[in-house]
Amino acid sequence: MKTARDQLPMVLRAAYLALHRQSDHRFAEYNVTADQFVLLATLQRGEALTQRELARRMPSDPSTVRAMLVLLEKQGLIQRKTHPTDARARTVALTPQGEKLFQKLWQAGEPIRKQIQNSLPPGTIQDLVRLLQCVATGLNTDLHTDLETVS
Amino acid sequence: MKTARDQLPMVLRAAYLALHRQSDHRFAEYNVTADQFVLLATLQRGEALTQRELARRMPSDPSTVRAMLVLLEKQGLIQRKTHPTDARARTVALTPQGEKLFQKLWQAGEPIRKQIQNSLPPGTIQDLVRLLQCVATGLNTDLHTDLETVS
DNA sequence: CTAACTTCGTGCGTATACGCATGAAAACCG
DNA sequence: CGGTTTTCATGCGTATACGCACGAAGTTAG
Repeated sequence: MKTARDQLPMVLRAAYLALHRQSDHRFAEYNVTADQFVLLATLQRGEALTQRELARRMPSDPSTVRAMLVLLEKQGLIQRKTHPTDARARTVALTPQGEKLFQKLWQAGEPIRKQIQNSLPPGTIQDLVRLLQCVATGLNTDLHTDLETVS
Repeated sequence: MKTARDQLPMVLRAAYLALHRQSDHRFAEYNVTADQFVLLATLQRGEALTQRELARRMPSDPSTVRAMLVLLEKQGLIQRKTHPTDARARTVALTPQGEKLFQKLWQAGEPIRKQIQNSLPPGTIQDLVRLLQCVATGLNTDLHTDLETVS
């Protein structure tokens, strides 16, 4: 018999994919994918980042981030420059066009956020965020723990 | 200022990707990916399914499921047959080898399930499952609603 | 009965996820 | 100071996600 613990991975996957599909659908008219939105949102939150820092914050794989940056730079939404002090690195920042589009995308995402809220019992969205943060932290920590144990 | 509602999509993404990475890592020694495990688990839950039904239950895109089935059939873990009554369809079922491997994978996934449980406050895992189900259901429903509105 | 519509699996193209490998630059350590 | 290790971005290969298109088969409606 399936316990809640056994069900969780599949349910988490289902929820995430549903969100992803909805977002892709919503952002398609702006020629932006859900994950590109995530990248833009991460950049919008502060000053220029190195690609590695950007990948850490999303969090995504650096190879994937690189591929996405190539696309977004081509669209004129982000710009990469050589790093001021580290010749190995490049900085990434939103262009004015990218900033402008982000604002539109944020608005476009509002119905989704509202829909999620409406699908949940009142007052539980904070609980859900907190619990998901625990899961994300708990699962990300273990990779490091394994490495530490081995070394 | 970011409210819980605004944070939820990113946190959901982070939690899901962390789970996905962990699972991929755990199942790699069996030459199975996290998503292939999802497919095997879906099949293991009952009798043979058509590809469409399998895609609906995972839930995944039919094209993706097809590609995955090609790989898994090649590995001898699943078998596809012509449907007994519908010439358009094929049925998919686990092979004895696939069933056997699934049992091993289920065991291999135990530390992850335990880790998730340990990362959460005691007694909250059921809440999390329930809330995620709401999100998944609420987001999947809307696609249909949009279509109904349009037509 | 037949045309129109729906469903099935397949395949293509594009985007993303990630491991692995590489060369260059930076940091570390004796 | 110089050898070693780490970090950076890049690129390749494989897997997955999904929209779109297509031909074949099944269903529906007049």
